Amino acid sequence: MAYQRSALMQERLADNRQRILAAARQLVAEGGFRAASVTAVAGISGLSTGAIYRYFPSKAALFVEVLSSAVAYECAILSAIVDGEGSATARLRAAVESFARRALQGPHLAYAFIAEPADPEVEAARILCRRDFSNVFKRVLRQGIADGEFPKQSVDISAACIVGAFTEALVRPTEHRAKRRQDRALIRSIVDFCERAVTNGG
Amino acid sequence: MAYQRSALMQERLADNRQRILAAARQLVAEGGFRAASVTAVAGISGLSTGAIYRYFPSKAALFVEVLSSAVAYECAILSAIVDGEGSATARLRAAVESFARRALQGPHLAYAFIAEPADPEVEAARILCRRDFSNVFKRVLRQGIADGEFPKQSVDISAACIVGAFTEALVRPTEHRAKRRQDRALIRSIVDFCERAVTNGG
Amino acid sequence: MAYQRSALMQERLADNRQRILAAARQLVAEGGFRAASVTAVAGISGLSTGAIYRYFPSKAALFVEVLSSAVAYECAILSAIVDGEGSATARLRAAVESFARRALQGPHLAYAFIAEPADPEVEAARILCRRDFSNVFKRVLRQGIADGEFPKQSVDISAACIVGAFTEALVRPTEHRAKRRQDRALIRSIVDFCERAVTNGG
Amino acid sequence: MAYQRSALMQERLADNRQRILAAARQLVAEGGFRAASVTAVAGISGLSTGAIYRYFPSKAALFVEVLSSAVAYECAILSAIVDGEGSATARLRAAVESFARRALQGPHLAYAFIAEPADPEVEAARILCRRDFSNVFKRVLRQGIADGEFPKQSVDISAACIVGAFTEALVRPTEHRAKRRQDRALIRSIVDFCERAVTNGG
DNA sequence: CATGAATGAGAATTCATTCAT
DNA sequence: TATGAATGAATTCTCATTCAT
Repeated sequence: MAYQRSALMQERLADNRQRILAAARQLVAEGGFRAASVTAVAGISGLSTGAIYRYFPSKAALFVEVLSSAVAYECAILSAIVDGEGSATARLRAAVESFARRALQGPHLAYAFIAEPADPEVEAARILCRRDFSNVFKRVLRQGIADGEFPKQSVDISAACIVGAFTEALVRPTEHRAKRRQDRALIRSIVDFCERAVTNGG
Repeated sequence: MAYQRSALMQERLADNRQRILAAARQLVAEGGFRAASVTAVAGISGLSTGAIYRYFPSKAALFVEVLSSAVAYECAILSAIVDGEGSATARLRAAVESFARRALQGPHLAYAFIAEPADPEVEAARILCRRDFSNVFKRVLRQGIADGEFPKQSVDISAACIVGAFTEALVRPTEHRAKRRQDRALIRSIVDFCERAVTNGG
Repeated sequence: MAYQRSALMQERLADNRQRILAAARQLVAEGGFRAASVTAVAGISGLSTGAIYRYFPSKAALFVEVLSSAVAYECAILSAIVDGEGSATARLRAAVESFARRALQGPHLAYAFIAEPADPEVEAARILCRRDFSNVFKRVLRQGIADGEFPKQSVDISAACIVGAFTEALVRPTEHRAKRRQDRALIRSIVDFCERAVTNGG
Repeated sequence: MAYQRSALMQERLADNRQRILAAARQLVAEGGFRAASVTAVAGISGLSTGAIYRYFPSKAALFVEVLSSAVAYECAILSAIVDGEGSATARLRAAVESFARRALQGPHLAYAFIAEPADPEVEAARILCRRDFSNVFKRVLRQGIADGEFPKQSVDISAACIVGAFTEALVRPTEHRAKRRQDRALIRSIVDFCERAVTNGG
């Protein structure tokens, strides 16, 4: 019985933890770090502020995890594409398109990688996240270069530029909340831009 | 005599205004908007908090000016290059290189154009600033397309991507404060990336 | 157990709320709105400034409640008298006397209804409070006129004048903190004044 | 020559002093003590803040004089009426009417006697001013009682009540900025109220 | 374990007063 | 004498964190 309770307990605990993360994610997505106070997270997650501190040592730690879990999820998807079948060019295009599409559906999550967090600790995590993203792109760039598909280039810089290019291009539309049709064209343009940027004119 | 005093006065006032702006710029550059409290600005500028409010109606107004004056200065330089002589490709390369070089000298100022500030008013200014930047690039893109130097593409998106690409790539180095030698290579890589991105595919 | 705690909690919360209101009341009574800073209220109530904001959304809201709760209490007493038995004259006298007597015990609270507070929001509440007072007197005036006890007159103006007359007369004594004996005479004079003011010489 | 300059000087000084007082009066009249900052007074008077302190030792001293000069002016007018010809009743009516009429033209000056000033020194002056007013009314009350026109009563209290009654009644209309026609009726009602209040019961 | 009331340092802003010019 | 820039203490309000229940 003690065993069973313990199991149930752990399940509930894990549940609460996820609820807190989800609430924090939602708040950042909707209003940036500005809107994500501990009280607000507590309110949305249906727990108390005190409970937050049972699962996370500090507000900073919570939001570090918000960022890194979101980025881990995205990176997993991108990795699957990047490490899949097809030419380096095709995989790069698919990866950029995949990220851009999801970002346009919930535009403010991508935005979270841009918003300046209140806490230096979170800020450090944000920078690491961007690097995680670019690491995925580095892989496909390296392969493309090795295969002779892409010209020789700094994979570090190119990957960073790709991440910068599409986050910049994706943040803008938040302003003029446009239709699907425009989104398609936007995604297409970004994908084209990135392909051209890393491939030869030849 | 009254005339002279007035002249001296005006000089000192202009001086103070500049000192405040410089202090604010420095703080943002060193620690982001987070670190730029009115008290800190006052402390660094050598004035009192009250004095800040003689020169700027609000903290937000001060930082809006920090952003827009910096961007105006940069845009003027970029415009001179972009609207100058030479092929569209050459001018684009020169513009990107010029911006990147200066950004690497004061890396966190470029950062200010990326990080979302805490204040919505300043945030609005930041978005306008980025648009100002991309407008400069749009001009050279349009000309390059008209001249047949660049393939047909969305100048809106490409310009945004360029701005995103190099700001992203420029923010990174802040971490590993590197040597000049690396800076040269970094700049070269970014310029190459941007050129390829808009010229390839032809 | 959770139930009991909740009950105790609620009691303590209500208690704190009352303590804050009492502290605010006391400060206004002793030194006017001027002396009633949030810090002072916190100090006297034995709570922190932050706690004040758990119970009241703003300083203005707190003082609006200070005024309106005091006025609600007074109006209830006056209404009971005014809507009771006896001639209109007798009830008017009793009401004025009742108010004056209590006002002399805590003279500066009556003062709060006279002095314009610094905050426009509170000022609006103050005006409403005075109107609430005069509404009570309007009722007895209308009845007195209907019964032929009082001559025809503007009940609006007369009621306002009555409120003005006794608040003015009641504020004065604050200066020369007098004895009970004088208070009696003062009350008597005010009551007489008000009766004469609304009744015929016939 | 030195003599003449001195004379001109003194004139100009007196002029500045009056300008400052006028500016302060205007500000209080338009927006209460809240709106009457030293900077605002300086701006309207066409002088500098520093100059204010050449003519008045402190902000409080300035506003004490604003109040007492205004009250002196009003009291002079009322005194002329009260100490003039006619029955006590007629003079009382004329005095109340005169004050009420002028108060309705510049309603916010009467209002200055109600607004709580930021400074205790000014507050003390405000109370003295109200006493000055009631002293004028005391005179006519005493005469009326001596002549058998008014019943025996506390002249202190009755005078205070009269001042209270009409200031209260006069402040109200500020809200619904009414027409002359209504003003006439309002003045008439106040005058009647005050007459009845001191004459009835005989 | 969970709660959420309480804390208190810190933020932006205001304004009477002073003093170098 | 006049100016008005500068001061800096005071005010209101916020919010991450703690701890008694």
